Amino acid sequence: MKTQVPAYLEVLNPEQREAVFHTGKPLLILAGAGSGKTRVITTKIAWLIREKDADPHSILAVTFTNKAAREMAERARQIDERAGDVMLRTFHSFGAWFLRRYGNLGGLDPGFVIYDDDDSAALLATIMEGKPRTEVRAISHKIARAKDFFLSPDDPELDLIDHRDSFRTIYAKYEKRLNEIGNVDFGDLIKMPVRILREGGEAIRRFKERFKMILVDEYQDTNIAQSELLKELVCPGSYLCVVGDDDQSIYRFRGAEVKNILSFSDNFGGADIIRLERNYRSTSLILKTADSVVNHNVGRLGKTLVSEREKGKQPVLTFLSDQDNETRFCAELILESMKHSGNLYSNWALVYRTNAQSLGFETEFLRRRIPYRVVGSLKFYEREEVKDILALLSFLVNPRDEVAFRRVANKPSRGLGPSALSRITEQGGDLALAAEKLAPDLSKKAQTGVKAFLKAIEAGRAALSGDSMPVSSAWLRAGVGLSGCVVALATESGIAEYHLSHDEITGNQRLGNIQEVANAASLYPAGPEGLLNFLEHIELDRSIEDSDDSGGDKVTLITLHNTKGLEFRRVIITGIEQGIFPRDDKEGADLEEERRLFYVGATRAMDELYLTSCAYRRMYGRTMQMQPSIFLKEIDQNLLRITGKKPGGYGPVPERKKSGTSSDGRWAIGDRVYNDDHGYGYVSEIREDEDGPIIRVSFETGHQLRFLSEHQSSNFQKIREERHG
DNA sequence: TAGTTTTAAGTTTTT
DNA sequence: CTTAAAACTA
Repeated sequence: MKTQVPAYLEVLNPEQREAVFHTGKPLLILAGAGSGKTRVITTKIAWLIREKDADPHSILAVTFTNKAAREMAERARQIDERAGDVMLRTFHSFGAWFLRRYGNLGGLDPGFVIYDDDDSAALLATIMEGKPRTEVRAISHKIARAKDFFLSPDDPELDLIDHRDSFRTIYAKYEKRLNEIGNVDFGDLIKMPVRILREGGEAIRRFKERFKMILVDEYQDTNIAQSELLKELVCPGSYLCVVGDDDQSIYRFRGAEVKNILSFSDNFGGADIIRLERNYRSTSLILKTADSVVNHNVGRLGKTLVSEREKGKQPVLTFLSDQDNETRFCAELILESMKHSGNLYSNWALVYRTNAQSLGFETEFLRRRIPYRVVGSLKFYEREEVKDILALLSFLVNPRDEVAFRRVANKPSRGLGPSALSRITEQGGDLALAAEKLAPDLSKKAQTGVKAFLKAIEAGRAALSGDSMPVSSAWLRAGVGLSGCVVALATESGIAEYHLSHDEITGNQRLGNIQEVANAASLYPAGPEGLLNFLEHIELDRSIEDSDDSGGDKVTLITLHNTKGLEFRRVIITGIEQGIFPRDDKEGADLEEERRLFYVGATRAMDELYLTSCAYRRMYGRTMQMQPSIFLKEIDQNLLRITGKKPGGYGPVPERKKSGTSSDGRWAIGDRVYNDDHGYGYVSEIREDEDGPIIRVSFETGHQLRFLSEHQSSNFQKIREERHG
């Protein structure tokens, strides 16, 4: 009798196999980039079902993005069909699922709607009435952060986020209002389940027995609240396996704690650790390039990632004069490669730090007829008209939703001014009822406005329950499912007609966008449950690439953050300039995160890696002089092939001379300086370069400016230091 | 008060 | 160069 290893296990290397077969104690898999961690997780799921007779329903797998979840489910199913019954979700999507079932134990109505960051800020604005928008946003951000760290308004540690009492008060008010409305924000999707799981009860006790095996991907990007959630889900007898790579932690700004990896063993009672250090994706020169940058980080576990592939082509670093040349260079690079037979556009990824950078590439690619797709940044669901329709839908689900009500009650204008709106929302509860009750007390104009709004809501409700005839207007088509409801709301509210007339003048496609929402809604069954699912799907997963983006041979335009978990044969990382990547306000731990971001981006490349850096770049409509990114200097020069004109700020030696006075005798550190554009400041740094001394001035406004002593000294007047008494 | 014009301000990264 | 807030007019 043969003890043959099944094919799906045979493809694994010894470490991967060890990770798959591991049972018992909690397991931490430290998996470097391209070391096959997805394969390990999917195989492990299948193995648990096949060889360990695990019930698929007792397995929970958590990923970082919905896309990753879909991919993982697909790959696991390919090994074993039964893997389709595994619960495979993001943390947030799991939280939403949990709250729909058990939220009532925490006083939450199951018909809640999820607020995105904009909605949260809008609610906060009603609490912080009169405060400038930026301040409201800042507080809103801090509240989100507090929830990431699992901090309540009364937690002493809240001081770490904002020590002011006023912050506590506002946070508490915000929580109270959100609770009254009966909706949740992103943070609540994690925080509330933890609370409910802790408070227990019979139903919870039974629920806790469900998941015997829990697997977590991208563990380095989990936050404190998510770690707490895991602690509640893991109970005696259940098995926990997490996979992560400290070098790929890039969501610190969102509350991610790399420390979760370091303290994993302490948190979960003595864990085993398995390292996956063989990289199958990138050629060794690419890997070395990526590694040489992240190696400059101090706070890292450190690992030796070895390429299983050949040396490969040298990564190419190209210096360009400006961003127009950058877009041209990239376009030509891609087109050139297409001359060779068998090449595909989809082998290429064009990567940048900020979404705004995609624009230039898009116009150039359109002009040159290079097919492309932009990942993320599709701000479709953030457009005004789309959010309006979604607000109307949300209001149908939850008529207590003050944010939705304020957004659409007077849209298009129907005489409901701020005062009337406030009087209605002050009533609380069902705002449709409140409006109806209060109407007689309002001005004549406002009364008709209320009537018009309620009529639209009524039409929406009718369409939702299927009591009405299928709606169809001259401007919008209603098909099946929920689309009738969308069309009913859009036409009856007057929003459709409003945009119809405006689109004709402005040439916008707003009505078309509303039709898109209707189309998307047609995939969901009419009725309250379908509507809830539709709204939840939009809030939690805004990638709408399933529709028409997946097919076709296209170049991928994508931010560095979004590349996580993906791989491409050829990658161009663009805009590697000081101020862009990294941003110049980054230092310490934040700078280290930027380095990891470079590491993530570079390790996406399988065969070829290109890096570009511009000497000038247009920002805010102004052309700015740029310095090459510090990261470029951190790469071992021997690894790269460098083309284009090397700028002065780029030299083979990372260390550069710094001195107290400039060699031309014009400037000294500490000199007080006046500049017409930025006011007063002082000389904070002097560097000697090929083109002469470079002076850095820090202004009182916080701005910093660098200039060449030889050419631009006349713009900076030296002020004699005046000392008082 | 609704809709326009003028002015200022501002850009990470995302579930 | 875009977008949001403030100021302004009908």
